[in-house]
Amino acid sequence: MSRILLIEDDHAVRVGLATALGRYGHDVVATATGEEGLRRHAQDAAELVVLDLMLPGIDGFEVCRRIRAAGTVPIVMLTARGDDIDVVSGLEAGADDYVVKPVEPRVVDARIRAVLRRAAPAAPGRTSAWGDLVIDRAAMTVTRAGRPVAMTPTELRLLLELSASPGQVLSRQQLLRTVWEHSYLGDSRLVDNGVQRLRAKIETDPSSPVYIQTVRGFGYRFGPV
Amino acid sequence: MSRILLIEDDHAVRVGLATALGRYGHDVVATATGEEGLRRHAQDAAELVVLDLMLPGIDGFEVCRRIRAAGTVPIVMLTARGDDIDVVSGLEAGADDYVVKPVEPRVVDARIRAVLRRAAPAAPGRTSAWGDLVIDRAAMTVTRAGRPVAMTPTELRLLLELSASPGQVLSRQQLLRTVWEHSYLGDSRLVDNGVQRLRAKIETDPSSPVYIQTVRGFGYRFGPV
DNA sequence: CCGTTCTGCGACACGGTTGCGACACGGCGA
DNA sequence: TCGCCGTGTCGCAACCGTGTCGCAGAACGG
Repeated sequence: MSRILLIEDDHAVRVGLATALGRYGHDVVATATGEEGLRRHAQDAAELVVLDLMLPGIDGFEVCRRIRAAGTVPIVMLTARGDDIDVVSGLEAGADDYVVKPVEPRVVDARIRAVLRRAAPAAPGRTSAWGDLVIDRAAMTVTRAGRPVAMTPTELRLLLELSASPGQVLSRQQLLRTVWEHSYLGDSRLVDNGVQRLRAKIETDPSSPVYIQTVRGFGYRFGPV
Repeated sequence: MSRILLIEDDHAVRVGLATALGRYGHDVVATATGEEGLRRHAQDAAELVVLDLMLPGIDGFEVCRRIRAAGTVPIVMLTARGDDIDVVSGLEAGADDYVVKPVEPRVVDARIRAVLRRAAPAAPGRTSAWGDLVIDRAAMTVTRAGRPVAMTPTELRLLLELSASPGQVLSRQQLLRTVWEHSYLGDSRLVDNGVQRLRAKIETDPSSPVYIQTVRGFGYRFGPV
């Protein structure tokens, strides 16, 4: 069901839990130390981490914090029986749930499913990608080749408007109305200027634009070539 | 990282994208037709579906609708270049995101991660952790670097509201409605002020905030850029 | 090939938006 | 009743965004 990283130093527990979770349909990678676990996680992040607190070397809290710092992967902790100090500290370190030892694979599996279920839904916003240009309408961010592009409000509105009708020519008047909310009828260099500023940010070579094409006499058209 | 179902009839694209996504750490199941994809999805639901629009037999729209009807799995669509009809219809059929062909594996991977990241948190789980900031929704407590942060009711509501939609921009109006339960339409500095007070408590350096970003002209955004 | 029109682009100053400190009001507890 | 804490409001200052202007160069038509 899910790719799980298990970090547990006790050999018997590690092997037993790993095989059991495997039988429950999970894809388990098991490591014996925090260092090894962090390394594995860094190169191929799991969807959920099952983490023992008592570890040689880097202890569970530290591992937890580091994984938390790196992303939002859910973490299920394994703690010694009834040790509520562990529990509190664990939750503070960013664990999502904990299971008290001795572990019952069935219980761990139930917790894992519960945590994953909790983490599952929520409505994602809508983003779009054009070539290496990514527009995230929910976060109001634009990235090019993986790098974030700082956008001003007007530039962003203009880009959103253009990209909402890809391949279609939008006249200056249309853009003026929708982006600037002006109802000018006379000519204005506003749109030209806006497009120029936008190009300067998203085009590799503004003199031969890839994303925003000039259609002489009519307006502008968005669309990767 | 995640179990992904890829539905794409073009052999070259399918194989290329599948192997590339595999290298990026995803667990890819690839099918050539909508029927096959739906069958696979029914017997073992993926965490995310990458779906081509142009398919023989059942087309992408229909597949999209059926997957949507069956659950809340995020869907990333692959559409022909600049075909805005595709894009609009795709979003209407329930796609969360779309990428314009020709596809760049890196871009598709980025989109997948973005969609999953957005889909992941926000659930009303007990605690959520962002860097060294831990928000416990059950206990209504906030700790930073292990130390409890004293919060006033309004500040806490604001923080909960913002952190409930991480990575998403929330407008002042939205926040005014949800946090203050006002239905102002005129402008008000209430939200600005609330954010400022909140930042003073949770940000190390309020002048360069880490958790709550100002998105000029749009509102505020919680979480990673 | 030349002239006209349209567009790209840099410069600059104005205005809006935001951050931030200060203050006043009101509710709750002592 | 008094005092404190939380919160709404106001005003100021700074910064950033943006509208405007002018010129040069490209594109297009004759």
